[in-house]
Amino acid sequence: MEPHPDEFGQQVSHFQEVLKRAGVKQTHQRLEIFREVMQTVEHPDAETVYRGVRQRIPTISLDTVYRTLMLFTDLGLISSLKTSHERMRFDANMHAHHHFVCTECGMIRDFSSPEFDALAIPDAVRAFGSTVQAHVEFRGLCWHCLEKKQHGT
Amino acid sequence: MEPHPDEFGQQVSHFQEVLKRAGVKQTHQRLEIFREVMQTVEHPDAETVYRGVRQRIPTISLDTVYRTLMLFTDLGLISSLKTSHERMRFDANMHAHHHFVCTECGMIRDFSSPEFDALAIPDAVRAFGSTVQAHVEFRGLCWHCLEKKQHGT
DNA sequence: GTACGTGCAAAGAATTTGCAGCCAG
DNA sequence: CTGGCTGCAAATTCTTTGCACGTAC
Repeated sequence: MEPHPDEFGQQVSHFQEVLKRAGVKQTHQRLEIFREVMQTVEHPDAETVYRGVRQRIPTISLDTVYRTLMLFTDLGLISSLKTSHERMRFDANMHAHHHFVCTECGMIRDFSSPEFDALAIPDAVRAFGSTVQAHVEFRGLCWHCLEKKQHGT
Repeated sequence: MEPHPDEFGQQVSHFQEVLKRAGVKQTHQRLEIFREVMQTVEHPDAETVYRGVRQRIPTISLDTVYRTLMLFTDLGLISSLKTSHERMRFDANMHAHHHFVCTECGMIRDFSSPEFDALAIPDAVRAFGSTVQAHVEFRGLCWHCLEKKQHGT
């Protein structure tokens, strides 16, 4: 899971290739932000990345970190665990249940599945802590967004 | 999944009982906010609940809706799909993977599982749209938070 | 050299809080 | 009656944007 030190060279080559292909410039800041996110297994927020990079580039600004993380997300170099300005949402269904999420419009629908409720906990997960609940999320496009896409092109 | 109209009476009884047990007052606003969240299957945000309730209580304010939704969450009447002021977080792992999440400190760790990647899609989910990806999240407490709890009490 | 990137400061969006009057118990 | 609840407005927090200068290509 954690990248071996000698993998980093490869990752940088990939990084450079992706930037070049996208026609964006390779800057000192971008490389250091990339390094910072690659080096950790902690899913950092922008502020955390900022603090890390600032040790190597003391003049970097937080908004550059934000802009760069967005750029990397758009280029598929990293992913973000929640989309920007995503709001708090509430759920009245208090029974164990799982979700279908439309990645286009944000639609969420519940479904229940005793099978998923009782998913076996892998050893790798036991190593992290004690699990209380398994939650499965299927991500894709809802029919409405699928139709819109087809008519669009 | 969608509550039957005649179930609503029961839900209100439960609502009243929970409020009474917690020693908080039952107000017009609280009942209408509860009704609004119960009536939908859409996992609304605070703004959406506000718009709905305002049709019945035009003078209600958005911050009352926020405070009430938080109260209901604390009382276990509803749940929230992301915790308050949760920040954007970034993930450098671009391979298919799943998460362990500590509900106490927010720690997230990756693990991979070909088995979970290929989870069979239930018919109920097919009805919602076309699934691209299955993602499993195990929620619980990490060892660090577990230890803290034990020492605490 | 030129267009893209950066840092600064200020704006924006979502959520929270302080306070004074109001109403459920 | 009285403390908890509400509505108002202003504060906070996280994230985004406009602009002038700097730098990779």
